[in-house]
Amino acid sequence: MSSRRDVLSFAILGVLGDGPQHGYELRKRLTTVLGPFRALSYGSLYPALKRMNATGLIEEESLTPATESTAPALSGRRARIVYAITAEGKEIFGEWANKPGPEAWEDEGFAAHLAFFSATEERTRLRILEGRRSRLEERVEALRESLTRGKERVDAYTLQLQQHGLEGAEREVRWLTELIDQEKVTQER
Amino acid sequence: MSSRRDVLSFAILGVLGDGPQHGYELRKRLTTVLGPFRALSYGSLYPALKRMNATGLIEEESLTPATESTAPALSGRRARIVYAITAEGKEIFGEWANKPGPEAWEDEGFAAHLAFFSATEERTRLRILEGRRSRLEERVEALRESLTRGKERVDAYTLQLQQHGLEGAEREVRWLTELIDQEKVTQER
DNA sequence: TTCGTCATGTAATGGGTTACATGATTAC
DNA sequence: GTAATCATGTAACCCATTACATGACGAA
Repeated sequence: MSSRRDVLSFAILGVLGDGPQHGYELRKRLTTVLGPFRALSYGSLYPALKRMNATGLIEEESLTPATESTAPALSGRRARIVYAITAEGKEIFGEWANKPGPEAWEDEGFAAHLAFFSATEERTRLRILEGRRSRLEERVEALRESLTRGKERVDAYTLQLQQHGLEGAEREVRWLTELIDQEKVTQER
Repeated sequence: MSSRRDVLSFAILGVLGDGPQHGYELRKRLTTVLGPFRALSYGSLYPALKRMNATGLIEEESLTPATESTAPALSGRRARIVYAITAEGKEIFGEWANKPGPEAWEDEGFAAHLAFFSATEERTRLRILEGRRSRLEERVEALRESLTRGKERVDAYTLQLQQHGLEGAEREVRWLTELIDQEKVTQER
């Protein structure tokens, strides 16, 4: 129900929520937003836009993108295809943002959710953050286990790699705890 | 010249360097070794073993795996197929370990190299570690740029995500520097 | 004039996960 | 008895990257 492809769709919908955009620009935004969690090639973006247009989540517009009102509108360059989110698209996006499934605790899904947290209700935000933290606490536990109770002796380098991985996961948990605390303070007001 | 598939092959050769193994056990080792950089399903492992057997990098053995000499040999359980590294496999592995290509700076490739550093010559170790550090320094630079010179204002959550990502990359660089220093001290003796 | 960026798109290629199939054994 | 682990393997399914195709504009 929430494939890799779906996450991409939601991310696109999220960006289009700020105004119509064309593929090339969309890709830059998505790269910023999904960052290191998800690379994005044109070979997957353009087909995604076609699909979503066909399904009615987005629609083609002939307008100049909102963010470029200052720039020389389509100054001679190749024609752009500008997409806008539809009413249906907004609904689907809202559902995704506010009724998160298990994908919200995974690396990629979590990053996508966080990127569009402004579209998520306060209570749901907390649920997502806490779910993500639980997931990472499990990872920490697993790594600790394999480091202490690990029977197979590994060489010094592998050990350092594992140790480093563990510290990274612990750091992740601390970060999430900070976010959760911040969120609680905000919500108490 | 070094696809995702190749990295898997090298990792398998690396583990088999410690003695013959069968697929099921191999998977556990590889999961420990490649850890979070690379998940491994049977659907990719078993075919890989077949391929490598066909190419002559490994060969089937009917022996009980070395590490299980104490266990009741094949105690009624389903027959295992034990694979051992061949002379050719050893040569290919040695080449990979000591003549690293650009894949050695990438996430997955680096993890694989580090996992089998004991098979790598001292000078080459330093080259790999330094190459990896350079790669990460580039990442740090890129993240810093997008955080300071970033024109598009992002919301607070995205900002914190990016900030967190930057700190993670910086931490990575520090870790590598430690490893490099250690390595230099070791080599000076 | 040449290189970088803008801009869209398709085809070839490669490769991974999940689900399914099968069946024994061990621990609770 | 029943759940977990051992153990191998295949097929269906899904999907992404890279290379290629095309073409214009702006800057050096």
